[in-house]
This record gives sequence, C-alpha cells and structure tokens, in this order.
Amino acid sequence: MPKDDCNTSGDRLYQMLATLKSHDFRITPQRLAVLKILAASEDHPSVEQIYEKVRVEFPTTSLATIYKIVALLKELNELLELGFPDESNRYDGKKPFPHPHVICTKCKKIMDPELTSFDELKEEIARKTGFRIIHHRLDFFGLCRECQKVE
Amino acid sequence: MPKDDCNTSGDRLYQMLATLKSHDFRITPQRLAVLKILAASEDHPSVEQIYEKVRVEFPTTSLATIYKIVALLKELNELLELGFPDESNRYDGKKPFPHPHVICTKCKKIMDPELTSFDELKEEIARKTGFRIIHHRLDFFGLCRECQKVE
DNA sequence: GTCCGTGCAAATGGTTTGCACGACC
DNA sequence: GGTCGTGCAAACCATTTGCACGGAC
Repeated sequence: MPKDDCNTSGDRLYQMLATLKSHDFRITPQRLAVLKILAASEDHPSVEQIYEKVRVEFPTTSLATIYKIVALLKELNELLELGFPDESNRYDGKKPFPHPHVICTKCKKIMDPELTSFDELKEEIARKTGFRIIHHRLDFFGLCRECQKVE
Repeated sequence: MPKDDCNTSGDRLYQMLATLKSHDFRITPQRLAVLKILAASEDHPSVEQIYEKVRVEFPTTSLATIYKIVALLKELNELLELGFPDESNRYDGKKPFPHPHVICTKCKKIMDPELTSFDELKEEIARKTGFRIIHHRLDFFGLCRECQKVE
C-alpha cells in the first residue's frame, strides 16, 4: 500500500470526526453525511456533487450548508481544496495535504499520480529562492487514456 | 541569460503585436498600452493593476476593455493566466507558457524560480498515468526572504 | 435550556455580456 | 465607409452572509 494513501475510508471518517470533536464542533446529520461522502470519494467531488449526494439522504439540506461544512473542514486541514479560475472547484478529503494531481481536460477526471522525484524539486526551490515553502500546488492537465482513444 | 527568459521587453512587445496583426486584430491605443505594460512587467500584475496603469495614459479606459484584451491575449497564447480560487488572478506576459511560480502568501509577490529537475518529473507523470500531458501548473506558496524577517 | 448549526433569501464581487457610439483600417 | 473595439451599465453566478428557527449536547 502506498505510504501516503494508507487510510481506509473508515480511518478517514474517524479522523475527521475526531478533529471536529476535539474543536468542540457538533456532529450533525448533515456534517456526518458530508464526512462519509468525502471519506469514501475516489473522484475529487465538487461542492455541487457533494450536495447532490447529501440530498439523497437529507432532501432538505441547503447548498449553503454544504459550503459551510466544506469551509470548516478546509479550515481544520481535513480537506484539500483544488480551486480553479472558472470556479469549478474540487475537493479531496482522502488526502487533505498538498500532492500532485493529473486532470483530464475532457472528462474532468482527477487522479493522484505516484511520484518519486518531487521532494528534490521542492528542495531545489527553497534553496534557489530563499523562500520558506509552506505548501504547494501541482497540476498536470491533459487527456487520460480513455479520452485519447475517443478523440 | 537563462534560456527561457531570453526575451527583452521590446522583443515581447514586438511578438505580441505580430500575433495580433497576423490574426487581423486591430492595434488600438488601449491594446498597445496593455501590451506595453505586460511586456515590461516583472511583477505578474492583476487585471486591476493593469487597469490602473493604463488609466494613467488613457483615463477613460474601462475595466471591461482590459478584461477583453486580457482574454484575447490568453486566447492567442500570448499571456499566461495564474488563476486563484479567490479570483485574485495574476498574469504573466513575459513568459506566456507554463512554468513554476513561487508565491509569497504575505506580500503577494510572485517570482519565477529557475528549475532543473522539472522535466524529469513531467516525464515520470506521463509514464505512470498514461496521460498525454498538455500543460501544467506548479505553484509554491510560502514566505519570501523579506517577509520571513518582519514576521 | 443554551447556543450552535441549518435553511432560506438576499447580498457580494470579480468577471462577462449587450448594445450603441466612435475609431481603426 | 464598413466593421471592429470601446465604454457603459446591467447581468451573471458561484459563493458568502444575515437572520430566525430548530436541534445537538
């Protein structure tokens, strides 16, 4: 099992619940539903997609609430936001720390590639710029295997 | 001189003018003013900053026009957009192709680091994911030398 | 019972659009 | 002179905010 993908969806759910509790945030049905979806999602969902899934179980849930829960989890570092200029933001609840993404510009699929040569790059940056690097963002855009075929 | 920073500001201006002309776009005073600013800017300006500079010379220029010119240059691949989730978008007219950036989260300065170990990373990605990589985005966020001192 | 979280609707703000006038070619 | 570009104001739309009710603890 890859070292940075070692959490089962149950572990992630438990971890997120623990973080909420330790900061004295209440565990509401809406929050629990969002946590479950994020802990289980393989597909980097958008707020709208989370909303649709939550509404299956809780049809009265409002979009504003989803936004608030997402903002809270982001604040607690339990959710990684992948913001895009056109506001088609996507979220990663399984690996809430910076890591590279590969994005298909056709089908909008987002994958997590395994990389070995990144740490070296990060160190080179710090050495050459004098910056204290806090976090980063690395996206590759292109066509996935499937979309290359049908093109 | 670094190989990917070989254009003087005059060369970039000429290049951008040539691209506009070759696509039969008119050279208006507003467009020329924006081109000059982009060709000379070292600081990855925002639309608002471009707007303020253009207004020094042409006080009647509207913000919408700047947006239109920026969109046009982006379309013609003469301008790199660095979009951020909070819409504080920034633009690079000197190197309109994807390249890494180092961003100070305090003073908002954006720099272009020199990197040697990036190509290798890109190749590793393509090999491991099967994607045909078209472009990429690599940002490092942190504190620049100056902001580390005053912190 | 208290106070936080939710749902609703209105506000926000960067960006885009429609349209008529004016200017580039 | 015809057409493209500009300036203005309104529209847009994802996201945020204010507020009163309801539920978690």
